[in-house]
Amino acid sequence: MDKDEILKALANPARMDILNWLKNPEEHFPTQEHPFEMGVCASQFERCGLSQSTVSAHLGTLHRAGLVTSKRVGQWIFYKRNEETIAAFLQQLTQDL
Amino acid sequence: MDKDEILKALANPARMDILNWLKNPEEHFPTQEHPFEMGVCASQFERCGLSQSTVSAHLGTLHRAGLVTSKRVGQWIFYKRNEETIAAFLQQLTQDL
DNA sequence: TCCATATATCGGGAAAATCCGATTTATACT
DNA sequence: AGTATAAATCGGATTTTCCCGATATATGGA
Repeated sequence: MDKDEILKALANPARMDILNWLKNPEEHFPTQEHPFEMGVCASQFERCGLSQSTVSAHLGTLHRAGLVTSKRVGQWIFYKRNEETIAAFLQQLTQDL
Repeated sequence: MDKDEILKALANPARMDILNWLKNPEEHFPTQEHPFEMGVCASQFERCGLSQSTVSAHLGTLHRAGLVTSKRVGQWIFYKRNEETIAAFLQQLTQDL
């Protein structure tokens, strides 16, 4: 759990949006045809107006920071919030800051 | 209270250090001759190894984000943590994130 | 094997962040 | 007025971030 890396990951509106959208997949990704238990399909995030490669980079940043988990299912990769890391980060920040 | 601006301000090790040092001025700034009730004199932060202009810019960033307050006393400017904003930010982040 | 789809990576351009030394501004003291 | 100290701002070099289109890689199905 690298606090600095997480702070950098959060210090970007697009990535913060992604994390927030993942709190309510049903609401924010109504076009997804896969069940939401698997998570949200990477391509769904292109709805923010950014290109596929940019979205992929943002998801990579969030994943490297430990804020999301990913799981390949066939040709798709599904993302979920990593609530454990998020909670641990908030706890540490509350203590440190 | 601009959450994004605060996150950007926190996403830098030097600025995070400054905020942390301000929690225990007596311990981290033993060379200060002014009473700590006024806060910590700007020049004290040059102990992090950065130049005067760079330290000034970091303090400006923290101040613009509302994370510290400043008060001019004579030719010096003293800085303190802004606990209200810090607490409000933590609360909002815990709710939003 | 060949093609379609999904994602990652590459290469590069634009913008923002970081840092410094030099200068300017503000205050204090003589 | 003249000097000294503290802090902000300027100008510029370097690094990092952000974004894109193009290409590479991975998987699935015909």
